Amino acid sequence: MKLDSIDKRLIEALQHNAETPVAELADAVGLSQTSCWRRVQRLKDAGVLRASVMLVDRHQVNVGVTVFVSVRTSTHSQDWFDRFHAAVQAIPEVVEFYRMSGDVDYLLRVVVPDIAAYDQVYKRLIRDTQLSDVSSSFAMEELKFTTALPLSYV
Amino acid sequence: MKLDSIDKRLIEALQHNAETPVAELADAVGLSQTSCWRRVQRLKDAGVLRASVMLVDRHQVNVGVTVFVSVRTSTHSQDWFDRFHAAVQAIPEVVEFYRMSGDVDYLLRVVVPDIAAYDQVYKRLIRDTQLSDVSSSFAMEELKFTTALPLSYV
DNA sequence: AATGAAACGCAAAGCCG
DNA sequence: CGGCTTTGCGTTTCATT
Repeated sequence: MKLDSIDKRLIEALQHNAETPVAELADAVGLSQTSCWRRVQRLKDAGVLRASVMLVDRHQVNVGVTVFVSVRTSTHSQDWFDRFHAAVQAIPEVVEFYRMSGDVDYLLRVVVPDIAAYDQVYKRLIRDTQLSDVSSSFAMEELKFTTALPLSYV
Repeated sequence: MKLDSIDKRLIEALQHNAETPVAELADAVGLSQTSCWRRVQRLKDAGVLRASVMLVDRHQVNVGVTVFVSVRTSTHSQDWFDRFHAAVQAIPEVVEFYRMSGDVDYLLRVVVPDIAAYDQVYKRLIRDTQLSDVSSSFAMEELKFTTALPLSYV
């Protein structure tokens, strides 16, 4: 889908605050409320705006600890991957999961309350998927986290 | 703030879909519309529900490539850190930024259209902060990404 | 055909029992 | 704390260019 500079400004606003009233968006971009609303609708329909979600405070729901898990594997069969993929999808503590290039094969971001809870997740992971080479790095501090993507490349 | 099982279910619903009508939430948890609305309000005021945002399709805004950047540093002065922190905050391509334990000092997640664009960000990073030991890993595939935190620990 | 203005209906927010 | 009222916003329709 082709996005012009007005679309860009709408996306920019909405990816920071999904509750921005259409009226406010409208006069920010200098459009009537109706045509502005139609644009937003178009962006939703096209799937550019994928979803509207509420972000939850990590600490208040007791998952203050972030762990990055690097996985190296020797078995690269489709069958193994399918099971691995399904197992990881089913673990709610895993919030991000990537297949990597380079010497690490997979990278996971896991959120848990503490080290003990991480150990549970870790054990579940290696039990469900027969992983061997797994290494964990703990984040001491979250310095930046945003769901807002840069729009300079559209 | 203390969260009971009803709060949990409200958070669960809203962190998947922020547009869920209060009426729908209400009869999902078996509460009147009014008291349900009050609960949601309470959760917002307490900051448990931090923000309502729209998630944008990475590919449609031309940032399909994810790079993890590991930074090792020798200078650990407060002054250097402040400049580093400010520099990274100012780069919109950096969507996550953690201070780590272990042999990597900082970990960044960067989103860009392609390798060439990543090189620009990389150069900006080392120029602005005099970094020396930087290593980049490219994600080949995003297998899971969710903003929904596990609520099993509340 | 595209845009804006104005009416409609629904859901959210305030009030009172 | 639950039901009712009102207000304001999102949505639709219609007129206008």
